[in-house]
Amino acid sequence: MTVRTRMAPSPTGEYHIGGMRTLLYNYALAKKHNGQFILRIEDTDRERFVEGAMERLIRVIKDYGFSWDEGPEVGGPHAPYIQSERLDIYKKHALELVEKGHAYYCFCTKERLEELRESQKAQGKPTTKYDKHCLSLSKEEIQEKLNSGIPYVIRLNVPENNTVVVKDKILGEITFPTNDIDDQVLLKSDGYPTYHLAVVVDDHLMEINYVLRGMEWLPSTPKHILLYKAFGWDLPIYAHLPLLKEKGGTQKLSKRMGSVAATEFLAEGYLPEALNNFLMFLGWNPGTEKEIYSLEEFINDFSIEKVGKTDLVSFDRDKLLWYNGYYIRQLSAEELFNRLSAWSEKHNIKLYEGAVDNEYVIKVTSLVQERLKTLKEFTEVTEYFFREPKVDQTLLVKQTGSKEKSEDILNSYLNLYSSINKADWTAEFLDEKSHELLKEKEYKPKEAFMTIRVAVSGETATPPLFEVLTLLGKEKTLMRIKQHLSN
RNA sequence: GGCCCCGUCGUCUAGCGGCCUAGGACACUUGGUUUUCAUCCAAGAGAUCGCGGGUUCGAUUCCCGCCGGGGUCACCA
Repeated sequence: MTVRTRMAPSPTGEYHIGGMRTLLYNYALAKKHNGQFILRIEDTDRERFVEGAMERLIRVIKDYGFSWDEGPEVGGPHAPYIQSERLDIYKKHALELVEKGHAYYCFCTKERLEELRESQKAQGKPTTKYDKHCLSLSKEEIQEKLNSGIPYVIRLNVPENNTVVVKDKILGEITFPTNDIDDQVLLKSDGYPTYHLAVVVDDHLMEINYVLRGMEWLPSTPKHILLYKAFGWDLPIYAHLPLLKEKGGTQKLSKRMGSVAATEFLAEGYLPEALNNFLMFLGWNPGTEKEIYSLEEFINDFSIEKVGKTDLVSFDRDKLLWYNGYYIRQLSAEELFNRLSAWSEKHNIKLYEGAVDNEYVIKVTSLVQERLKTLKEFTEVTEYFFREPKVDQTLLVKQTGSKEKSEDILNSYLNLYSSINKADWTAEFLDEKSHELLKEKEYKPKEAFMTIRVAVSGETATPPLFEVLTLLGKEKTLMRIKQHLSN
């Protein structure tokens, strides 16, 4: 059996990072078994539809490094893959169910439904349900209402006093009494299907045999199973994934704690491979101590059996940061530079001031690489390489404790560096000479080098000093030191 | 509230009856490398396995109850 999985997002806003995790698992499962991964757009809610959301959705999925075997843009044997283009299919199937007696027309107004719910609540019923009022309508009555154009929906006729067993690959067998299941609307009055009808019909037609989705869908799975049975179709294999929560709390991912949209993480300078690696472990783990995973390795090692049952998984932003730093460090300076360039262009963020050649930027990149946790940090960490730094005089003096001492050090090193030929201006040579002077003048390494560091960069934390001076060049180094001398 | 799911270091988890005086990673602390920061290396601290009953020679692992957390109860997905 060919494994076919899908991700079916709704174009109602920005794609959530949790959705990307679900997509990743679906993708990996299909690829592991040389099956197909399908992308389907579930745009059946016209009220929540957001213009351009579908395009952005497709964009971000690609940006994370995924592709689909069937779906929008690429097509496939079961096209179209956009639900709003499949309306006749859903209607036909809804009618088929009516024909078979598994569904029925309902002409109840929203007002009546509202009143019904109110009265059920007033009666202290634990849960509100549709009362099957329209199920008792005769064929003639239905036809009459249909003819006079009264709006209708089609509801699933849930059998009473029965049970539905959900066989979940992760959770095991879960039994739901049918009496707890509402007669779900399948076809809305605007002719669009509800999610429940659309998923089942499409998943069947598109031959999806593994459904991996978030835990929030578990309670509606019995409805879907009822539908499969009503149609006489084979069930897919279900697996409900743990939900994501903010670390430390019990609440869902929150904007207040940071990004939640998949695209925001990219804009903040996270690498797709780091993001994906992080996402892999949100509910799954290989059972070994391996934790660095490429997408290929994940595809190889992934299995539903290894997905945990924990209902809430913490989205640990610190760990994400660690992964990102790790992946940044793995890149060569050139690769990192290319990533940086592409990223700044895409997100319209200026990496540095002024016009310099790439050669220089690559050298800067290599110096700060192991200090970077996100691409975004590049700019603030490298400012002094691209423009004259603003040096806080208090900070400068603080390195020695007295203005005289600071000036003495700066003077000594100014003289030393002035005497060094441009040809000898290398980190090794500067290091050697600087230490010689240190001995001669009996400066403490820390106060001497920190003074120069601050004078030249305005920062107390930089890459190794002589590397910085080398990159800056003789002229700039002398100029920056000179600025702090009174005469 | 009804129904359903879940419950191991701060966090993500390993564990599928004895290998556990509970392992790894992130975060944290300390030490080493070092002129700073970061990296890297080493060490350390951190979990009476939610609680209470069983079952068993033996329970983190199996069963029940309780408590706690979560999900869901729409013509939204």
